[in-house]
Amino acid sequence: MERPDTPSEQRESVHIRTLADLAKLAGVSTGTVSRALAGSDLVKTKTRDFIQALAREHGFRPNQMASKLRTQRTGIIGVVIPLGHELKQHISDPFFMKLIGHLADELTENGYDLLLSRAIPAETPDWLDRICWSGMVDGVIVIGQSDQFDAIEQVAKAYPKLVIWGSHRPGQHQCTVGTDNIEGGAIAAQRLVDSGARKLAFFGYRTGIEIADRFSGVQRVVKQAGASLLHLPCHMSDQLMEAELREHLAANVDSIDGIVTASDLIAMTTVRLVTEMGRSVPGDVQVIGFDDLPLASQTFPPLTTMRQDIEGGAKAMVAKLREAIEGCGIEPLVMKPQLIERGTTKALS
Amino acid sequence: MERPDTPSEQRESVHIRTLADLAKLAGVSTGTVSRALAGSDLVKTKTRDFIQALAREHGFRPNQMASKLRTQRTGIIGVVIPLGHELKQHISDPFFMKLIGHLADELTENGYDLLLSRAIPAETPDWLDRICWSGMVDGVIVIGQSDQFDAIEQVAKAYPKLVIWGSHRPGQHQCTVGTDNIEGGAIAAQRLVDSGARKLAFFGYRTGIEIADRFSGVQRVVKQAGASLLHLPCHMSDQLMEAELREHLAANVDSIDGIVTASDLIAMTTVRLVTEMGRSVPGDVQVIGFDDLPLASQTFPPLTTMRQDIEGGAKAMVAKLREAIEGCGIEPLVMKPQLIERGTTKALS
DNA sequence: GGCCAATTTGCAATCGATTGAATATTTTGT
DNA sequence: ACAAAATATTCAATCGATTGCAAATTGGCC
Repeated sequence: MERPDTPSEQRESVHIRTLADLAKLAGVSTGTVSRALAGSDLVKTKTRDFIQALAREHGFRPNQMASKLRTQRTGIIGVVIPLGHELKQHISDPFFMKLIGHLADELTENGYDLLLSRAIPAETPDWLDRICWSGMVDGVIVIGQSDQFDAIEQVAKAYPKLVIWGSHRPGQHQCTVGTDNIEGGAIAAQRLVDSGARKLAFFGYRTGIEIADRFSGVQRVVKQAGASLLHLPCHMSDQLMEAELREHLAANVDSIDGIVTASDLIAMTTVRLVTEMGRSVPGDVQVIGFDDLPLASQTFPPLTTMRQDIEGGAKAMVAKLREAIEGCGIEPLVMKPQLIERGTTKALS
Repeated sequence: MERPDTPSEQRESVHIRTLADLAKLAGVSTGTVSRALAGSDLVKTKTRDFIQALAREHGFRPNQMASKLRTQRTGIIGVVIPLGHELKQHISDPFFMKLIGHLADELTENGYDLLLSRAIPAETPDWLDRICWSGMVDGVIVIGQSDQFDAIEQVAKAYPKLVIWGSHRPGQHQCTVGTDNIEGGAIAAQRLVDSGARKLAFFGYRTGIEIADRFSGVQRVVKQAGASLLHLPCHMSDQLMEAELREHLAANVDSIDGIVTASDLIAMTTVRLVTEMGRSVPGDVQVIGFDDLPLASQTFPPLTTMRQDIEGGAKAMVAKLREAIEGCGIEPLVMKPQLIERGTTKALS
C-alpha cells in the first residue's frame, strides 16, 4: 500500500524464520525476543511493542515444535480410533464422525488441537502406547473399545491421561465415558416385547464389547419374556452391511418380528430392505436402532432408537481429560440411554 | 510371566524415558542407541538387537517432539476447517465429516498423522498462516473456502504445501481440488426445468464461494429457460436449518415447484417439511440435493442429488500434497459433478 | 553526585533426539 | 605380527524456543 512499487515479498529483505533472526534484526537477545512475544512484563513496554511490531511485519511466528519440546506441554490431544474388528472405512461411520466433531469443537474451545489417528491393533499391538508415550500429546482419547478392552486396560495402568469412549466394566482401570449398553439393549428389547414381538433378532457383530453388551441386554430380556432370539452379525460400514443384511433377511425375515440393531445405520438399511421385501415396518417387523443420529429422524418411517448423548459424552470426556492432565484421579461416567419412540415400532397396547 | 511374584511395574526398576537413560543402561552412547533404534546398519547387529530388546523390555519410545524438531520433518498434515460464515456446529456437518474420514484414511496409509483444527477467521485473521508456519506440519489441507478465498490466496503465494477443497477461479494461486460447482448448479437446475419446473428456488447461504457458484449455475439456466428463481438463505447446521426452512417454506411453498439445495442435509429437511405441509414431493415440488452422502439414498423418497466424488477428492488432495511436499509444483483439479436420479424429481417426459 | 533498589536485558543451560566427523575397535592381508 | 582397511562407537554440534540466574541499566532519594 505505502509503496506499491515494492512487492511485499521483497520488503521482507531477509526472511525471519527463527527467534535468533528476529533478535539480530531487533538488536537484542533471543531471550528478550522470546519474552517479548510471550507478552511477559519482564521486558520494557517499549521494547516489547517494538519487537512485536517487527514480528508482525515479518510474519514471524515461533516454531511450535521447539517451543513444545522446551515447555513439555504440547497443547495437543491424541484422538485414536482402534479398528479392531472392522474395516478401514469404519472411520467414516457417522457415529464416530459425530463424536469426533463434538470432540473437536470442545477441545478447540479449550485451547487444544487434535491429533487424529486410526489404529489397526491387529497390525500394531502397541498402537496405544505408541501414541501415549510419543511425547506429542498431553492426553489421549480413545473412541470405541472395539476388541481392545484388555490392551487399553494395560496402558491405562501406567498412563493416567487417558479417557475412553465405551462400556464400563466393574473394577476397570480405564476411565470410560459411555452409555449403559446392557441397559440400552434391554430397554429396546423390552419395548419390542411390550408391543407384541416374540421372535426377536439382533443385528451386528459382537466382537466389540459395546455391541456385545447391547446384545447381552437384549438376551436377558428375551429370556425373561420367553421369546426367541436370533443373532445376525453384520458390519458397520455401509459398503458391506447391505449385502450381509440382504442375505440374512432373505433367509430369516419370516421368523422375525422385532429387531434391535447395533447402530442407526444398520436399522435404516434394515427398514429399507424389509420394506423392499414386501413386509411392513412396523406392521410385520418392528425395528429399534441405536445412537439416535440426526439421520434417524429423517428416514421414512422415522426410526425408533436408543439415544446416546454424544454431545454430552464428548463434553464429559474433555472435562475429565483436563482433570487428568492437571493430575487429578478421574472416575468413569455411565450415561443412561433413552428410548426415542418414532415410527418403526408399534404403539403400545 | 517369568516371575509372577514381581509386578511388571517394579521390574522396570528405573523408568527409561529418554535415549540417554537407555544409553546409560546399555552402556553405550546416545548416538548408538539412536542409530540402533532406527535400525541403522552402522551399528553392529549384536548391539542393535541388544538395544532394541532393551527398549522393548522397558517400553521405551523416543520423544517425537525432539525427533521431529531435529529432523525438520513432522509427518503431520494440518487439516483446517475455516468457519467463516457458519456456526461452530458446522464441523460436525456430515459432508465435512465424510471428507475428513477419507482424508484420515488416506493420510494414515501414507504414514502421516492428522492435526485437526477449526479456525474462526473472524476472530483470528491469521488463522491459516498460524498453522502453515507453526513448524508443526509438513503440509496443510483446508476444507472449504468459506468466505476466505482471498485470505487463502495470500497465504498460498508464500506457502506452497497447501491444498484446498473448494471452487476453482481462473488465475488463482491456491491449488484447489473440488467439484465444478457452477456446472453442478446448472445441471441440477436444467434437470428441474426439463421435468417441467418453472418456479425455481435455491436454498442456502451464498457467503462461501462454493455455494455461490452453485447458485450462479442455477441462475444461468433459470435465465436461459425464462423461469423464475427465489433465493432463500439457510444455514448448514441442523439446529438452525429447520426453523429457517420452515419459515421460508411457509411463506413461499406455493410459489415454488423446483428446489436446488446447497447440501443433502438441507434437501432432506426440505423434503420432510414440504411433505408435512401437505404438498407432495416430487408431485408439487421437486427437490435436488448436493453431495450424495450415504443418507441421500436412505430417505423417503430417496433424494435426487448432485454427486461429488468425495473419496476421489480426498485421495487426490493427499496425492497432490505429497507432490508439493516433495517440491513439485501442483495443479488444481476440477471434478465433474454427476446427477444421481432418485425419487425427488419427476420422470422426464 | 553517589548509592541502593528496581527494572531490563543478556547469558547459557535445557528440552531429547539426530548426525557428521573423529576416534576406537576389529578384521583382513601378507 | 604388523600395517592397512573396514567396521563400530563416541563426541559434540544441532534443531529453535524457553527460563533461571547473573549482569547491566535505570530510577529514586538524600
